[in-house]
Amino acid sequence: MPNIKSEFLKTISERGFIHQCTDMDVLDSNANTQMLTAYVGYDATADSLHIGNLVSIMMLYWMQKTGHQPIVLMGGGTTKVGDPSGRDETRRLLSDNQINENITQIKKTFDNFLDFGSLNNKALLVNNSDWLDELKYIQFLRDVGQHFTINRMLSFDSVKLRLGREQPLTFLEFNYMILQAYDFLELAKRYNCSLQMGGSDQWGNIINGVELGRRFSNRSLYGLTSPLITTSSGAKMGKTASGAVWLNSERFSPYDYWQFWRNTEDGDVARFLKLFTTLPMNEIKKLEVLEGAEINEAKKILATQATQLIHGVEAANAAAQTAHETFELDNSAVSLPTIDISLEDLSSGIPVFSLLTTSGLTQSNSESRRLIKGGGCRINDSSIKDEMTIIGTEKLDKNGFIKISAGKKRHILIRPV
RNA sequence: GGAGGGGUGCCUGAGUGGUUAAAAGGGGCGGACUGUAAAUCCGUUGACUAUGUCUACGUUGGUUCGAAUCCAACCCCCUCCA
Repeated sequence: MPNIKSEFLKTISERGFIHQCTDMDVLDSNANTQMLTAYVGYDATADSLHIGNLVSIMMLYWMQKTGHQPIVLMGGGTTKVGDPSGRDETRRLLSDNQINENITQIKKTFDNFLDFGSLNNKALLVNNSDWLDELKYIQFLRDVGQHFTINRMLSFDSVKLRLGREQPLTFLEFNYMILQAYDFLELAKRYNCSLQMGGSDQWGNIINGVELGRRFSNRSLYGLTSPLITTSSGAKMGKTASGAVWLNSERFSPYDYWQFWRNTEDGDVARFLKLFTTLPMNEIKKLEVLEGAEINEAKKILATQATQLIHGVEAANAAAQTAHETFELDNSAVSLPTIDISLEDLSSGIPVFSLLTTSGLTQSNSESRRLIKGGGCRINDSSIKDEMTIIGTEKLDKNGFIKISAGKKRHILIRPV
């Protein structure tokens, strides 16, 4: 990527966001001379986005930061169809109510990242159900359908892979790429949007939009994709014990989120600092050189910065503080997650295994018993060997809590009420 | 429509009448080692009112002292043919 002139492309390029681009040179010179409008689409299949969406969110962030206009496209319409990309099975169809509810939840995430205020490059949030819901079938087929050949559609990975594995692909899903292409056209008309960004799995869908723009209205549209982010050990990023790493704080607490980044593998720290924080490059360069135990400092910065972007400074610092108290000062931090139990029950004594289960640290009593037998359970930091140990009020510490731990990283405070 | 193959635990995948809650691997969890990392090693991985009981091998019935394993019907998937 030699001689990039525009600040936007220079920034996302050096930070490792670029995988493929339909026309880097033209896009660069456009970005250098005018305000671009670009969009990323998100389907509302759950009530929160997850880490996998974060790369594209960051691209929108840098868009706005470098003076361009980002559009968040909520796929209220396309969610009703279901993107077949990268899946062997048809997506479960969601009701309209669920979709709308999901959109409401997802919107919250973007409030932290983008400025929807009064800037002249203020971010926009639009919903493609605004135009998809009212499409007239025959009219749409004639206007848009004639620009797609089945031959070409069959050649796209999202379709080819599914068919290649002899998995069924419904006609409904088959239409997804056309609708996404149409979205691009619609955004180009309505907002003069000329760039669509997304993950590398969206490449096929994106170039369909680019081509439709050219064929339908002779518009020059561009596409830019980001690489699929994996960890250095090759695993797909964003999977933890409890499933996906969600951006919504109700699904995944800021503390857990902070911990997720804190536990980044050594080999990923520099790359993740570039992708998932907004620290200037020269600061990242300083952190990059840290090795051995010192790299932990870089991991803490990564965790706090990344958490701050999504959950705000306050929550990020609180998470950092809790982690500091829990792991470094080794005393019971009052900011750990707390659950209430009845004082009455505690007074009469509760077996540890039962307490573990009610605390939510384990899924079942059996799992609790196993954990205890395996030596993974501690009460107030002292190991419990016998699953039948009865916990009563004598275990309350000076602050009136009992700290119960499953393994070294998961702790909960129990408070009698 | 015809012929054949198959549906097993979170996933892949063995098992073809009896210590089979079901081999092996992956993943998860815990322990050791560390730096809250990676790699490695060890343990564990259905539930419960727990040395016992219950639920589980597509669904529903049947044969049998006893079935994931045999039989029947049904549902779903795949391969070949039309």
